[in-house]
Amino acid sequence: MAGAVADPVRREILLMLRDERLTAGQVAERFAISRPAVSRHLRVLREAGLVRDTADGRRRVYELVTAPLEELAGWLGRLTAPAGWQHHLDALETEVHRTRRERRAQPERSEKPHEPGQRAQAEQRESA
Amino acid sequence: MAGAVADPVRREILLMLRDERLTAGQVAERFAISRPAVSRHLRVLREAGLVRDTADGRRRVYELVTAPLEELAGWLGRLTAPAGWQHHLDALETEVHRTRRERRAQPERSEKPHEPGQRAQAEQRESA
DNA sequence: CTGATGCGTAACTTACTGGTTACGCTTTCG
DNA sequence: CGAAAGCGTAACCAGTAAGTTACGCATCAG
Repeated sequence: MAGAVADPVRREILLMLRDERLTAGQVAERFAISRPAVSRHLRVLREAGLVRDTADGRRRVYELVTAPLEELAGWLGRLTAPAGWQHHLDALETEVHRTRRERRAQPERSEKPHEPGQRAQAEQRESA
Repeated sequence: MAGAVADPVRREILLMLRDERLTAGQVAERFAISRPAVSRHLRVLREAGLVRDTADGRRRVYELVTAPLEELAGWLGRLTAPAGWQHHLDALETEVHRTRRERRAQPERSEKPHEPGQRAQAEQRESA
């Protein structure tokens, strides 16, 4: 999802769609890039669930779907509203130094694992 | 900025940094990918202004900077809190049909231009 | 029916991004 | 001082994503 929002063209499209339902052609008119390119941007947004399209005769009308953005908003909220703030500014300072000594003795990591699991090159790219 | 947040690894890093200051090495330990790769992710985040690093002897401590995320939050807010909502669901419906007839007569577009300016392949990619 | 219009897809090119290994620099430790 | 630790950068490779042109299909108008 976040990937869909990363592209400036797509952000612009979403903004345009914020208060107007538009056909594919109307969207394309507003950009310098070719219509097929826009068409694909729309497809990405559609697959990300950020827009919904409705066939209307020989044209296709797109409209914004705000719901999925809540998820992003949630993530953002978790970040901007930190758990403890003053906390580590001094507390962790010492932990860093302590760790530094420990490491030499035991190559294992004694920190909080923060559940990283196994993440590698496969699984990285996110489509939606 | 939004581009920096698009990568899942970077999102994870930001999350980790949410309540701990961490050294580059500590961050790298939590991922399966190589340290240089993480180092570059950190650089991207740094250039995006999302983290700040402090040299501490031979190690480098990273900390989160929440401020720039407000901007993204703002954009998100504009999207999730539409101007008129019920409005166009019926009002614009007719406009679309009206436009459709007009187009034949005058190839110009009579819609709101939404200030698209000139956007093309140069300028697309956003680094920060 | 025939031509024009509106969209989407296919095929292809190009550029960037992310990963890896190799290396260099600075700081710490014995 | 010399070895190792901690980071970052350089060089390189692979995959992806965005753009373009060409084309196909459906719908609407004459």
